[in-house]
Amino acid sequence: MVRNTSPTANPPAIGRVRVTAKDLAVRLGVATSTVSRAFDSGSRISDDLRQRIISLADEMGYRPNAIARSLNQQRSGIVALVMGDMANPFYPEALEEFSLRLQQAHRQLLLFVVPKGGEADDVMPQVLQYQVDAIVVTAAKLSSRTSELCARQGIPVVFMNRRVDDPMVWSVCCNNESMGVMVAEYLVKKDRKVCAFIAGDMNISTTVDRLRGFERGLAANGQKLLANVQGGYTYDGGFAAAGELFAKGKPLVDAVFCANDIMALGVLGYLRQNTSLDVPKDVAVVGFDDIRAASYPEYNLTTVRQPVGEMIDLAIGLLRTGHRPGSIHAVLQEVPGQLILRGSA
Amino acid sequence: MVRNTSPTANPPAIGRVRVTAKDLAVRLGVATSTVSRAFDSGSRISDDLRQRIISLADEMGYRPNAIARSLNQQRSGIVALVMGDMANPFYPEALEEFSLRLQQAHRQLLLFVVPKGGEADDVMPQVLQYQVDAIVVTAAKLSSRTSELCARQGIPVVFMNRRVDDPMVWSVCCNNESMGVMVAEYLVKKDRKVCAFIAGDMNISTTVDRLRGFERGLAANGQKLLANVQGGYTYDGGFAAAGELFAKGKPLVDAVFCANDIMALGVLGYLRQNTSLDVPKDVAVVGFDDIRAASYPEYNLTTVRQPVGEMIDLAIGLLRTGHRPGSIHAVLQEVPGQLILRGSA
DNA sequence: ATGAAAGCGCTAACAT
DNA sequence: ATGTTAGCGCTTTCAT
Repeated sequence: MVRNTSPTANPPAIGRVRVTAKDLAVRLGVATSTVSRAFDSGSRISDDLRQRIISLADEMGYRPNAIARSLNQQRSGIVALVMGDMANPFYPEALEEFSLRLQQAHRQLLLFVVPKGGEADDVMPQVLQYQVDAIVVTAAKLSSRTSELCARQGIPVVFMNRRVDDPMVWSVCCNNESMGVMVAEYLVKKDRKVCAFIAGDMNISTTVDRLRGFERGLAANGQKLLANVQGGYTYDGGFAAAGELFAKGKPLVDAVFCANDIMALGVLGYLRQNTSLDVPKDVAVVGFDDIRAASYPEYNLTTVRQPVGEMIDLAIGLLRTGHRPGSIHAVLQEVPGQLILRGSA
Repeated sequence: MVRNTSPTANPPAIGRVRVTAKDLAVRLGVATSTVSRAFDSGSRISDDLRQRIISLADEMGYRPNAIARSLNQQRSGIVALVMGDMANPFYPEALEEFSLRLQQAHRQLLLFVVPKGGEADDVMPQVLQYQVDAIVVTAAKLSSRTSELCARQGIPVVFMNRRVDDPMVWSVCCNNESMGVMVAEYLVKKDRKVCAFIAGDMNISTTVDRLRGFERGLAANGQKLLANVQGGYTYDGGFAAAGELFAKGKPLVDAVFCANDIMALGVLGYLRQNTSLDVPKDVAVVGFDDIRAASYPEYNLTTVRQPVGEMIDLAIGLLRTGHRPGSIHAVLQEVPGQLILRGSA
């Protein structure tokens, strides 16, 4: 009898030992339910027995199987995060924060990145199969059909940094419109006369809200937006948009408000590379998000900081209430942003 | 009898309908195993029946419960990614790639971010509880105790961008040392005479390997490394390190090789901000990774591109073999990097 | 405080 | 090709 040791064979059974509660129970002569109770702090079990179980568990390398528990309890402890546009540093930064806070809450983070040009709906079937306790979306939108599917399964959905017209889901946003107003007022006060806006995507609420506020703030001061050009939420898009704005022969813009920071960096890059305009003397540039690079000395970008930590806490809090969005009055929760003054405006 | 409708009550049962295979089976008068087979393409079932099952499933919003399947099959379809230092853009970029490729492979990504100053070991208990099929680590290190725990449970572990001395785990790296040599040769050929290195963390293999290659390449050309300063893998660290190197009165360095791009950006920021030295005329700067920002015109950084896609494919491939690391000869897999010439050197 | 037994939803072995 | 049955590992009544 020859053991199969060829390299294509499956790993041998030896070592593939998954210690179960039953193993512990047998060794200690107790019931599996008792083992289970030892790991549930709210359970009635004698301190002595619990100690013996815990220490044997440590010795044998036992941990309760979360998958089995999930099946039993109908809650997986997993929160899905559906994220688009990882190329915008704002999202990785938010992701990091999100992960840390979920770990503190003893929740797991199942990540889905929506490919460029893809829809969040595409990944939802996979998300739902894993019986996640909640879904946080920072990508584009969800079809109402999908959000109904979630609601039907009792899975709460929160949009972060997106305002959506769907009573089945929550939204957590920065007060985008108000911050738009604030930026306008700041620029006017700094004697800027000709303002432009660089939009991300006019189909996305954040861009629309920030623009609306900006225009309102300008109007309140007797100014009118000179131009609204598209930057597609990317560095290259911002760079190109600046090219449009500052092409020779164009009327001179002396302030640019960008719908996010990464486009603002593109604008600064363009100005330094292709013009002799001085920032902030000739042109003021303001961004939105306050990503890390905004504070690098070579950018030194004046921007609106989104309170990412608060937004995430709020989102996680909503998810933990167990409510359904429709059952609470304010489906949209707004958190105040903060204007961070640096050298670019 | 009054129904509790207070706002703190749990959501009503209505709508919390989780459709199960049994529901389908009853409605169609078939066995649950038949329903199961309809969703397994390799199963013997009549096309007709399969069609009826699938379409009823669509109608009722049924999807097989992945948690239940995981429990049954002893494989969860989940791959854990343990990631540190999300502040270095290299990792979010790799993460995005990783997520997309796992989705293509119909695997889920459970993400764990190791907090600054934390150890990968801290999150491992949580990882193991979820019966993940495999673990990919891009953070510091794993204690041998932890890697043994994984091995004992038959869970393969791959380190990405880390070379570790542990026969229980795989490593997938760029050929760091060779690329260090190549950078040295390039700089020498460009008539650089006084080279410095900015290290990330001398406890981490990538820094050590890149430095070793760099010194070897210099030595082969009769040069010696002037300085090795610490940059802690951060922008600020690179900025500060440049401060050390280019403080007044120091011997003049005319080339700096940084263990990663983000530190190189800090160096460029410092040079522009605090010196009148010209890049690349007075000082050449070379990075490592080729993060997105490296190609921004204001940085235009010459760097070594890591073949992230290939590295990930390799890692996923290793995990799919089902082998244990010890059972294969080359526990360390190296993928060739590529020197990307831009304006900074 | 502890044990016994049922069941979460699914798949795989066996039977037909 | 389809039905029956057992069981994945856990938690949770219900007994005691």
